[in-house]
Amino acid sequence: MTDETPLEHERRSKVARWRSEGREPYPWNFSGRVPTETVRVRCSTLSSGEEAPGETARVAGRLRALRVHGRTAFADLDDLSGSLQLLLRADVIGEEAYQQWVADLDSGDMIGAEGAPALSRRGEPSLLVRRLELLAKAIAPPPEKYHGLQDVEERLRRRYLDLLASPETRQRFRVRSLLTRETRTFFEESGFLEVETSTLVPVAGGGAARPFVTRSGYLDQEVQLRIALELALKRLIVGGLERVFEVGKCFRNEDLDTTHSPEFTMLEAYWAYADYLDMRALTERLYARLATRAAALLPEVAEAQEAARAFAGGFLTIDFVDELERTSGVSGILEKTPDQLRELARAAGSTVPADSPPGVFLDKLFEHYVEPNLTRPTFVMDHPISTTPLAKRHRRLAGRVERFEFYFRGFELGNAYTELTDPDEQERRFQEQLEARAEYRFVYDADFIRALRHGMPPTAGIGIGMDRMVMALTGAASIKDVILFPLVRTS
RNA sequence: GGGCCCGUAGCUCAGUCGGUAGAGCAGGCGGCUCUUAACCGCAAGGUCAGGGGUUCGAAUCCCCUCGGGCCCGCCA
Repeated sequence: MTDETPLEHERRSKVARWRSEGREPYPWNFSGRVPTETVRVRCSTLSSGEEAPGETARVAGRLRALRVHGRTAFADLDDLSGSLQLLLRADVIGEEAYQQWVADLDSGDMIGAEGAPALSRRGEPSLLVRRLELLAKAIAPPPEKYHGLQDVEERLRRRYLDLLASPETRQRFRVRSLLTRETRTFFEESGFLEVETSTLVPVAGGGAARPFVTRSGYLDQEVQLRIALELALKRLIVGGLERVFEVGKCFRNEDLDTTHSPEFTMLEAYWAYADYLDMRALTERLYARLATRAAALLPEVAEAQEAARAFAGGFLTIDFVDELERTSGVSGILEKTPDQLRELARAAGSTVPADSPPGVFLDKLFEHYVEPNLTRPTFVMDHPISTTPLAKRHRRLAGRVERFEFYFRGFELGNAYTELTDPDEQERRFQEQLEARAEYRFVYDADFIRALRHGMPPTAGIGIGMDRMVMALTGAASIKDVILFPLVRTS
């Protein structure tokens, strides 16, 4: 180990000493442990300086701090349930054992302890230790104990350090897990079947993003990583599965910013015989439930509490065209020619290519004039048809589709529509996209058209970005804060 | 892709006008039986991201490279 620091050298020599004494610094198990929380609860009925007579508890975790006062020492032990003070006394564990432990323990070590629940004289819940066990020697030291790991790059590249130093990070990812489970439960209770479709596909469709491209050696042909779940799940609706949902990774070969990650988790659900208004009602119930759950799990996080209040109050509903015309001061937006829309988009600061399809300009205008203001939960309804090639035309409003997107805190959380089920119209819409600029092309999926020709029932579909959902409900500022190992350049 | 900012000990950070590297934590040694960012004393710890330049002298000024952050653009 030529790159070993003096500090690591010191800790390694402790490992060597343990081995030479016939003790194992990396043992195999530690049985019978309870969460430190159990001991804390037990201590709540003791008075200061009192120990629970004749009781024994075993706890295990990471040593965060060690405060040695001659023949008494205080150690802080962290486990997933929280933290507990260990009380080490020479007169309890014996002078020799005491001196050895005090000399051998370092912050970061994994240890197990057995002893009696006790309250220190200062009233701190503690375990008066009778036996200690080293469960793993930490050669490398943990991050600084008070400030923790501040360097953003290190937090992302070495998430284990972020997790072990920051209870907030641990809690955020536990909440993510629980919200994902809650979402699954919600859709299952609503009669949806969870499925898993393929991540590797011949051609990635269902959106307008650049895919990751790789190769199958077995097939000797190019394969792509999916960018959406849509076309696969709609085939399942054609096949008669009626209500399906999938939670899975999608991949888009684009830049990373605070709300976009090249690898992200998408939920999509398809509901046969329903329309987008049914789906809107379902969405409202889902978010009210999730926000309540997140707020209960994060009582001290102001953003989580705000989100719960906001979603409990229901969504605002606005019309895409009305709102855009109101905020931009431009009327008759649907009657504008592509050239006029391009000029309006340019005036609003967009630099998208001039030969983009008109729907792109409308999206840009909306993003510029409306999106930043959508801080409360808001449904945006009934988009212009040119923005949305996979949605069914509106049953009443000319030039529109039956679609809603929903927003919170100024960013999009999801997107839903009454699905386009007419195979010939779908074919025409794909064709229109094909005529547009190459990089905005929807993939022409001929087999998907063929599936529609067999008859797809009226269906509502929705896509929800799970990472953004967790951001919105936990108050995370960046999508990287809710992805355990976001893609970063290798150093 | 454009603009701005950042990179100093394992970690958290100072470093003035260009004058030859500082503190706290962690670790070592010594002291201490109720601390909780424990405390007190002593000693140790550096490729100042990397490379080049200016200069008698560069952590400091200039250029390039690498990595990161924020904003904008792009990607529904």
